[in-house]
Amino acid sequence: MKPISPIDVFKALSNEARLQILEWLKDPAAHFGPQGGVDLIEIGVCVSQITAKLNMTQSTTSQYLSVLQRAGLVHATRLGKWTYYKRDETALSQIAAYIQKDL
Amino acid sequence: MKPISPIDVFKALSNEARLQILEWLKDPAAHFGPQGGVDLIEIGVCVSQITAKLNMTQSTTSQYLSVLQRAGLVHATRLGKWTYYKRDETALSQIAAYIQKDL
DNA sequence: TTGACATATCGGGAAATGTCGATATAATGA
DNA sequence: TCATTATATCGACATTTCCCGATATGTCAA
Repeated sequence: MKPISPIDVFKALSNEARLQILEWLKDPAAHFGPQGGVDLIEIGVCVSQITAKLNMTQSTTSQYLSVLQRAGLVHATRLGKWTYYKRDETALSQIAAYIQKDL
Repeated sequence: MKPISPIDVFKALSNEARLQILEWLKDPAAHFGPQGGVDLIEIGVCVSQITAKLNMTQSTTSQYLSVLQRAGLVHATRLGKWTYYKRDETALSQIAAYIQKDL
């Protein structure tokens, strides 16, 4: 577990599209269609589906997911051709706790 | 009460110096000297004291305090020549709540 | 009023970020 | 092996942010 940098987290959260992605990923079943046999909740949502909902290019979506990942807010799992992204609830809790306690 | 924009709050928090200021203001008595008759806790800390601790110019300090204020994170009180800044604990709680509940 | 001090604002150059299209890489199946 | 599909990365340009010095504004004291 690398320690999380609040600054990096806040930077990652300072963008409408990235915040949107995190909100969608909070309840994937409510926002994304099924993906042949891969559990949205357990594994995550693939980049194509996120790209389709965001009104941006695949390139941008992929980069934003990287930013979220570097901040520790999501976790990626590669299965075959697809990469599935899922929220890291622990990191989200940690940052809320940081604001409440340390900040 | 204008509603707070999480994005603006996160942008305000995306900077080391501004985060530092907020941390100092959490316990002003621990970080700043007395200021002739003005209560650090009740009223806040004046810009000069913050400038002195921050390793930046008065201009930058003033602008950073404005950013924090526009985000709703601090509140300013002018008394004579001085402007005293104090944290808005409600806003801080709100943003922590936002992360926990909505995000 | 004038001078001195505290703070705010303006203008700017350098660095970071937003976002794209083009291309590279990885994995699959024919 | 090759074509196809999913994702990642690169290069670029426009916009924003960082942080400064210079200057303006506000306030008090003499």
